[in-house]
Amino acid sequence: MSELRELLRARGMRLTPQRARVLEALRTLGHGSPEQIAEAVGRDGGSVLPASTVYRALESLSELGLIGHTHVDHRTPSYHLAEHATHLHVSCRRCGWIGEVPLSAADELVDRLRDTLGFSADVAHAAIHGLCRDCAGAS
Amino acid sequence: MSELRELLRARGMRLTPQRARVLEALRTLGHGSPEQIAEAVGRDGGSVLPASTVYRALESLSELGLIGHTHVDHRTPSYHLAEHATHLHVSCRRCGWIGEVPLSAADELVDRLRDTLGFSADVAHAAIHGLCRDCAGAS
DNA sequence: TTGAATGCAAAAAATTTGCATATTG
DNA sequence: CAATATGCAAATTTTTTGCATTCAA
Repeated sequence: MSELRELLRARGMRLTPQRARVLEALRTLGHGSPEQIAEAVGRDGGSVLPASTVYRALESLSELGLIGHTHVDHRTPSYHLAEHATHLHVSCRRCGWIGEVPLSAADELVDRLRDTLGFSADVAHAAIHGLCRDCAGAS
Repeated sequence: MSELRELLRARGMRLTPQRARVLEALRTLGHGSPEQIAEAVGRDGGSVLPASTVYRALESLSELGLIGHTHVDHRTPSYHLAEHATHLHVSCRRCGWIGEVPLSAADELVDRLRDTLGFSADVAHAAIHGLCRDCAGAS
């Protein structure tokens, strides 16, 4: 926890209880939209956090790389702890079905991005769009 | 163009000038947010399209699989013609830098998704988040 | 202490919906 | 003709901002 504090300090930021609660909520939730996170935080026994604080916390924690987010549902972003990311999501653009595959499925892509662009990809929880078996068959 | 009409007909939908203009704008634009698309459509000589019509057109065309969208900027969706998708995007969650790589970089992933889930992935224009060379180095 | 963060309220954006009317097939 | 789509305006929903105040370091 004080490693966390240091990480923040290193950028002139502070470890506030609000940020800690957002992280905690995310740990419990796995992943969720800003709204769901606000709800979860509200259920942790403490007081309710205003939406603006949740948004600001998500933004700063994202900058730090502690959390990430994707757009599985094509609308609102879904946040998750960087460490929690253990698989990637695929979602059907037609029926909304969501599936998962192990991160290893993207190993080659990750390597290629690193080699060619020096880019550290966070495919974990990345949302790949497309058509599921049923919808692809029906079209 | 009448292939397009038939495609729509097959689902009980109609080829309206509004939908055609949205497709045309997208062809010119490459990709853009609903707002940018509305603007582009407005510049095609015809009358301005109300936002609701643009949203509805984007939704129906998406269902048809004629267009797709991603979230390169982490905020608003960016739409593109399905046929226009020739590369995939990576974007740095820290500085916002956006890079591209050929679709082939994701071939293995696409194959695996098809084999394991029967999922037809549209990685084209998919946005992979992470850290660019500079930001990864600085952290 | 003192600058970063919060809380609140208000503002701005972004998206959706209802419904009468116009249009496509 | 009949059913789908549009246009508009209003309502929602989502996200951002200003600012005085609080709090972490």
